[in-house]
Amino acid sequence: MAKEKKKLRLVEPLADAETRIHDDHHLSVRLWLRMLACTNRIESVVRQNLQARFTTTLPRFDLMAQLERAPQGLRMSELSQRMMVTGGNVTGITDILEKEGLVVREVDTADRRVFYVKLSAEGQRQFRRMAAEHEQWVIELFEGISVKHKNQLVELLGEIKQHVQ
Amino acid sequence: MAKEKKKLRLVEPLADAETRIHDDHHLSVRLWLRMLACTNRIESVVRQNLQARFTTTLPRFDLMAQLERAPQGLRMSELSQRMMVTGGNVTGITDILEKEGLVVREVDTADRRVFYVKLSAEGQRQFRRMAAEHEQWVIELFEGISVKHKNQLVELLGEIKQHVQ
DNA sequence: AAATATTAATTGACACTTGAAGTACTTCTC
DNA sequence: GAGAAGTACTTCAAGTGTCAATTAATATTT
Repeated sequence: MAKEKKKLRLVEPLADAETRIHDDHHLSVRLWLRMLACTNRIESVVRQNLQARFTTTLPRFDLMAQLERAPQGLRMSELSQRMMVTGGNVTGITDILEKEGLVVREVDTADRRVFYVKLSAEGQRQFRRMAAEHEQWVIELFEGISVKHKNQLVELLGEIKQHVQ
Repeated sequence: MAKEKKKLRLVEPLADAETRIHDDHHLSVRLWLRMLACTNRIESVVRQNLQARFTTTLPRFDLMAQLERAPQGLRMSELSQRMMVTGGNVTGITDILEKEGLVVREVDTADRRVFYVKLSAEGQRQFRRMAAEHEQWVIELFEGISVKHKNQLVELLGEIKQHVQ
């Protein structure tokens, strides 16, 4: 840490500033790589579980999760915003789920450009089963991390989220 | 926080345990969603910048970053491990980078199944330029977050990383 | 009312990713 | 040293994702 305390007065402040900046840069990149590693790992576990247990995928689960919270249905464009993906992507995923009978497209009589996408009865049943297990997987992944640390993380990541958005 | 302190002795411990468990479950899912949101956002910025500034992509950048740290070259299988993606994926990305003249495949005379992938001279120049900017993007994204908080995050995420791996 | 602009969703081209199957080569074992 | 097992890489199909272009419907402007 403090390895070179004695230096010429004249250069010390600059040297320290540089060191601090350098460390900070390093720190930011380090933080980013660590976030990425954690997220990728967890995502990978969730994906594998979804595939193994329900022969489905994360984007499909995500779309259904959005619909579950909106029983009145959502437009394609609303899904696109909420899932933070492009419209073309939503079209594709909805096509698959519709083919599987888990969601339905309903036309809007007032505006014929619009579709309202809803969970079918089967889709609702299916989603509830998946959501319950999904929660369990996440809990197990974080098992052993103290509530205090989890709360700290939620707090700090909240700051990051605010900041980068 | 402490909203219902007075209760019948008999049921209190159970109720508290249930509440604690419930909150913890909620907390874990919340933490996971927040991690995901942060990571996705930052990744998206980096992707856009790579595309806009260098007409390239994150996987390509990632592969080149691995090679930069290994001047002697890496096998396809080593790249696969380090990048934590499948072998088929590495083949595809390497194909593109080779076509662009940024990496080369060199045969191993001792084991003819093996390729050693290296950065070309052009690839080295290109990567250095990209890396410098990439670091800057990350720093800017985290600008305004205190060093203390960054350190806390690195620490806590380290615990998560250990735990989920 | 006709021309223009905007909006909702789809389509097509390309890139990335996985998992499974295939090819070529090396090593192990009897 | 020949057959079996294992390793290194590629190929292929299916899904996910972006962007740009297109189609169809609605809104606005003149």
